[in-house]
Formats: sequence, structure tokens, C-alpha cells
Amino acid sequence: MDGGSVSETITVRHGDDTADVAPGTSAIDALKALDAVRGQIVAATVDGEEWDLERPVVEGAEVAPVYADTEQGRAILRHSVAHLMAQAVTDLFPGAKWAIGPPIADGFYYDFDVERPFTADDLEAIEARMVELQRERQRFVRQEVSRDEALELFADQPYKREIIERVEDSEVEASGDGARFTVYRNVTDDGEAWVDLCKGPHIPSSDRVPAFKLLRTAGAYWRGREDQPMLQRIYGTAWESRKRLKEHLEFLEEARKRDHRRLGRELELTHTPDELGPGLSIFLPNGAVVRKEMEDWIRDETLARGYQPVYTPHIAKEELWRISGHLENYAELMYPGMELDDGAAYRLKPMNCPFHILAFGARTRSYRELPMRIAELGTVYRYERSGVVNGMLRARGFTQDDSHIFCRPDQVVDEVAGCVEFARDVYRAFGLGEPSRVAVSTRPEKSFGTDAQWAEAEDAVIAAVERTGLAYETDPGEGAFYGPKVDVHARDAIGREWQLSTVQVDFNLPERFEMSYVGADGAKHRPVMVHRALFGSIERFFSVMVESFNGAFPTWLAPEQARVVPVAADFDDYARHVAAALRSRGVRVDVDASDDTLGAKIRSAQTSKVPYTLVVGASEQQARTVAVRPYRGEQRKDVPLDDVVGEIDAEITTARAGA
RNA sequence: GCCGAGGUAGCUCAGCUGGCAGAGCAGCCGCCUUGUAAGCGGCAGGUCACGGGUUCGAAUCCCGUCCUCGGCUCCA
Repeated sequence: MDGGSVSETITVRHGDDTADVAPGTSAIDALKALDAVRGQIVAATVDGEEWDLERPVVEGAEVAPVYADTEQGRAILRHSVAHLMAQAVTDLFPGAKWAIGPPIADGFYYDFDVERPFTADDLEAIEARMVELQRERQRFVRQEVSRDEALELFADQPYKREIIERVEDSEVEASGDGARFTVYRNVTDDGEAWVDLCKGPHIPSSDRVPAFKLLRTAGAYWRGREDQPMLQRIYGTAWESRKRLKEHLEFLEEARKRDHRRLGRELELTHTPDELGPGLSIFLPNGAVVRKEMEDWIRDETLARGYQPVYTPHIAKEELWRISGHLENYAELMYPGMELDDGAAYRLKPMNCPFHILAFGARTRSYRELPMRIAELGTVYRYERSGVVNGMLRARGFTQDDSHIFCRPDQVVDEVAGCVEFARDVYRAFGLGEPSRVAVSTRPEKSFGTDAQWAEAEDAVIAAVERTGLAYETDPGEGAFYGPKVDVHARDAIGREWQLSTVQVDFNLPERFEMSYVGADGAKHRPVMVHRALFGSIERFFSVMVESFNGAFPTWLAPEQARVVPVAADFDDYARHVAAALRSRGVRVDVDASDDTLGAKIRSAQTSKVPYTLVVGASEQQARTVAVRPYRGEQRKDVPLDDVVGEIDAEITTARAGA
């Protein structure tokens, strides 16, 4: 069926090499003929399409190996392990219904509909059964079937049937007798053990799985929709070697240690007592120092870039939220109203925009004032669903470095570009490096505004992102109903992505608030509005930094920038002299005058992740020097005090000045 | 909101099938003090998340509530 050539041989290629092989030759044999196998391979590509190793190649095909130690290879490996897991679950839980089991970043999952949720013991049993299946050397055998055959094969698998029924004819390769689906049969020496609907490809046999581990269970809605049944999901991971699996598990353990909630407690940055309520946190003095540096930086930089600061209240009459449309579209995320004696109801603000619009509307605005950039560190409160709150990364009360720019339509490009460049600068200044993802979201199905407005705004957003040189991707149809946007994401310790910066064009609110400015022609015009937050949420950005730096902030942000450690009480006075010299330059410094041993003091400074530990004893006092022990890096002895002070001061000043 | 796992001293965690609530670290008080990750001793610290129930007896078993964590969904 693959080729149908009648000639004696077919030709396959791998780069510049070619080989003539018999028709029906498998991909693996073709690769061997081409001398193109160098390591552990799990599959092939044939003309770019992923291909099972045992599947026959076609005339003239470009054939290439897929190695196990590549992301593509691991995905195939993981997908096959997911099948193995589903088979084990079926063996141990007869009657289990299977949904889907794809590879994901660092692993795989499979969703099942079972009588009762899986327990930790179940996981162990499933894993043990998988090891048995692995040893059975089951071959994964690909087979093409028609839609009807597929439906019959999975007669007692409602989710598989739903998947089959949802596939359009055009999506599967059509042949004479109708649409083609593929299934994979797991075959042992004793016969068939299992069969699953799957596009493939798969590894040739179950013993080719070098290392895997089941990690956890979770509930997951079928097709991700709340109105669908809740299935039981099992997450696992699989790697090309035991060593890589071990490394991955160690990484997960390390990641657990750099969780911002754990570090926040250990380093006394933040406090989240139950008494406060879900999603609410306190910045302790250490954390507040970091936050103040963030706020000072963004305030200064915002002023320098032509923004005007404002201050607005935390609550407003419900009427305001009716005008803005929040009560209509956002009510379930707002705290309930406060009924007051005067009959008016008030609401805690979930966003700052209405206030900034009112600031704009304080008097008649001229086109000469545009663009008008209004900025505020605005604290907002959102009643997030209980299951989604996550430390300070997803909170119910948080502060945005929020700004709204009101401008003429022809100014949108420059304004959006300015915001995206600003966002890039924020990332650089705070040491997060390149964002994990920059996404431009375009017009959704249901949207407000004219075609011309959208086209112009989308072009503006894309042009703006390209001007910054950041790599970005486009999410078609993912924009807000009121305008296109660009979001910048970063990862937390375990690789989850969080949106930090956001820049959004809005045609809707200016209409709802009937905003206007007087143009050069003396007539009223509607301004365009750009929403923009660069940290996004200060709490979230802060937390991503904590995890990114593993609590060891760069010197300019560190709560305690230097600690002076006298080797014995006799040198406490000189230590205080050293501290005073630093403090006079604005350095945050403490002296460890405890009666601990030197080793204990050093350890204490290290576990507190203080950037500079300055050790002083007799020789230092004599020579007016210090021994410098940076948190990271080599220690240096006998450094003149003035040099150290100048060095630390310069480092902080340079970093604070930004990228 | 939904599925699952949890909540014992400030922190990390023991405490089995019900029988007097523990350790290490941190804290406090002493003693000891010169060179780069833990000196020694003592003291104090708990409504075992909260409320009900079963029991002669509950940290332990059952029910409910609150909170936390991992997911799903949703979002900065």
C-alpha cells in the first residue's frame, strides 16, 4: 500500500547518500542500508513525516533517524510508555475506559474513566505491571482501518468512539473505501495483548523503554470542559536512559526547594498566615526591601518615559463597574458588593482601568495632550476560584504596575512599541533574561470594533514586537474581545509558564465611557486606549524572581547586601567600622556580633544568601582591609576596605541604573 | 468550582493496628571564643486546623467546615 511500485528496487535517500532497497523494506533497514544509524533510535522520518521503524519506506523517500535523546525522540518514547500504562491499567482495572494519552513536556499522561480514583498504591501496582509488560517484548504493530472498523474495534470505549466520530473525513487520509484511521496492536509471542487508536508512531517494542516513572494522579475534565465527565489522569515521565530519568527526578526535587512559598518563609521574605485568607500575603521586611527596589525602579523609569502618576481608591460604586462592563462580564471574579446605609453598593476593584479613564475625563482633553500616559501601582482584588490560587503567583489581592495610555489612532504603533520595549528592559534589568514566550494574540470570533481598527491595531502590535527583536509567536483568535494584545511569559521553578507583562489595545472602554478629546479641527474624537502592565503583578514577578534566583538576589535587590563577620569578639569594633563605611554609601549591611563560632557565622551568612560576607580579624584590622567572601565565587583576602566599599557601591549603582 | 493528597512546636518532620505528645533546627539563658558551612549544656515552646460523633479512652476511627498542595478549568 505504501508505494505500490512494481520495480525490483526503490531508491531512498539520506542527505546526499542514496541506497537501492527492495520494495517493502522497513524504515530501519533502509536506514541501515544508508549507514545512517549512529545511536539509540526510536523512529524514523520519511519525507519529514514521523514513521514507525518497521513500516515500509516509499520510492524516492528522504529517510532520517529519530534519536531517543532528542525532544522528538523522547516524545515518541513517552507516547509509547503512555500506551503501556493504559494497557497496565486495563489489566488491573477491567472496565476502565481510555480517553487520551499524549506526550507532554518532560513526560506524558493518560486519562481514564474508572470506578474509583487511583490511589498511591494503585500507582505502584500499575508501575509494577508496566515493568512486566516491558519485559514481554511486545511489538507495536501499526494497522490502518476504516472508520467503521475503528468504531467496531472500540465498541466498548465511548471516548475512543467520540474521537473517531469527531474526526472529519478530510483529516484522515482517504482511500477508495473511506477514511483511514490507524490503530496500534501490542503483540506478544502469544498473540495480541492490547489495541489502541493512535496516529503513532511508536517504538518497535516495549523492551525499548529504557526508564520511566509514574508521578502523580489528578482529576481532569474530558476534553477539558467543565460540563464533561471528570476523568482520572495519571502523569508519568520517561527518558532515554536511567541516568537521565534520575537527573530529571533530582531536578524536580531541586525545584521543590526553590518554590517561592518555601523560600519566602525560609528567607523571611513573605508571610501567608491562614488568618489572612486564601490568596493574600504579607511582605515581611526582607521581602519589602526587594519590592521597594522594584517599585522605585519602575516609578523612576515610568516618569522618565513620560508617564504621569496618579493614585486611585480601592473601591468604587457599583455604577462604575456597570459602565465599564465588569459587572456584566467579570462579576464572578469580583468580590461581592458592600451594601451601605446610603443605599449605594460598593465593589472592591478588580482592575484599575475605570479609575484611569475617570482621571482622563477630569476635564476636556486636547489632542495636544495625547498620548496621555497614566500610571499607578494599583492594588486589585479578584475573587479567584478556590482551586486556582497558588501562593503569590496566583493571588486574590495583588498590585499591578498598571498604566493606561490614551492616544490618537495614528499613535498606537509607537505607543505599543514603547510598551513592549519597556517590558523587554524590565526583564533585562531584573535579571530574568529572555522571556520564555512572547505571544501576540489576534482578533477572536466575537469582538468589538471595526475591521479597520483591528487590522491597524494588530499590525501595530506585531510591528512593535518585531522592533524589540524578541522572538514571538502568534496566537490567532486569542485576543481579548476589545482588542489585540501581546503577553510576555516566564517560567517558575518547575517549568510552569506565568504571564507577566501584558500590553493590550482597547477600543471598547473608550466607547463605554464615551471618552473624547478635542482635535485640531475643533471636533470631538474618540481616543484609543492601551492597557499595559510590565511586572504584570508585582507579587507574581517577585515570586518568579525568587524561584529564578533560588532566593539569592542580585546585590542591588538583596534584602541584606553585605554582612560583616568578626572572627572573634575582639574585632567587633572594627567590624562595626566596616559596616558604617558601607552604610554611608547606602549599602544594606549588618554585623554578626553573636557569640557563634566563625564557622557557624559563615554558615549563617551563606544560608541567608547574603551576596557579600566580609570577614575581619587581627590582620584586617591592622591593615584596614577585609576578607571578601561572595555568595558565589572565590574569596579574596586582604582587600583594602575602600576598594570593597567602592566595588559594592558601584555594582549596586550600575545594576539599579538598568540594562 | 471539580478530582485527589494533606494540616502535629516558629520551620522540617516522627508518632504502627486507639492507651500519659516527640526529635532536629530556630528562639531564650549560661559556658566556650582568632580564620571561612553547624562548639557544649540547659530552658521554654503544642486547644495535634476547627466543630461534632464513635469509644472506658481519640493526634490516631467516622462526619462536616476551614485552610494548604498537585492537577483540570480560568487568569496578572
